[in-house]
Amino acid sequence: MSGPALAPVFAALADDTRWQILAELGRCDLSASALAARLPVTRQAIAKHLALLAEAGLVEPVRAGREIRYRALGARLSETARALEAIGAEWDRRLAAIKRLAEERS
Amino acid sequence: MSGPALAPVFAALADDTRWQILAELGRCDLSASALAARLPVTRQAIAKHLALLAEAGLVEPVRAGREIRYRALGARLSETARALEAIGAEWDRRLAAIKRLAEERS
DNA sequence: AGTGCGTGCAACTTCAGAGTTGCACGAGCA
DNA sequence: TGCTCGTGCAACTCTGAAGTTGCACGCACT
Repeated sequence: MSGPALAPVFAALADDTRWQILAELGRCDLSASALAARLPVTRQAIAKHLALLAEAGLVEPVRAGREIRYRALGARLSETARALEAIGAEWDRRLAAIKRLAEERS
Repeated sequence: MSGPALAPVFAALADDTRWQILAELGRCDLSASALAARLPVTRQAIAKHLALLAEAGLVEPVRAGREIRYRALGARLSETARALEAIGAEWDRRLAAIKRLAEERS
């Protein structure tokens, strides 16, 4: 298996609220309080999600004066995408082999 | 945007037992009972996971005599991978634009 | 026909995590 | 120098998901 563990990334991407957060951060860097103002959850909930996302390597904290803004990191997503692509291709390759065998038999 | 629609797929991929199931199905098609014999959980638990995976489009039921075998579908995985790649590229593109602005100002 | 294996449905327990409220701390602005 | 705004930590509730046991149904071989 490749270096970084994918499981935390999947767990992080499984929650809908975290996708909303990521969607906002995809437009511009925002602080936890700023995100709380745009989403229907409290700042503390946002903070927990941001900690989880940072742990998964999907966002990065950036100090801006006295507040802490968060930045969306595309690298981890691309990394995960490539891993998924490889696994999916492997499955389809097995399927293609089975189909080929079935046609040869007939 | 098909962004938030990805959440169910990742919810399906977030569980470790489901990854074990997918790993087994990646080798060959198996029924719920056969999977239960290879994994340390009961058949009913397996059945629930299979229903979830089928709902997410990651697995497909195939009738084989009186039993129902399940097949891993790589298409959904590739589809998800491409969506992730696109989103990640979008984020990095914005970052690159910001960096360019900072360099022009200096 | 009868029987067994595989499947499906339902109730129950357990536990992680999503969200809330409340309060305390501390760095930045006027 | 105050004082405000943003952040961090802790305890609590509550919903949903994972897993179990138990039982009933049905198709498929003998």
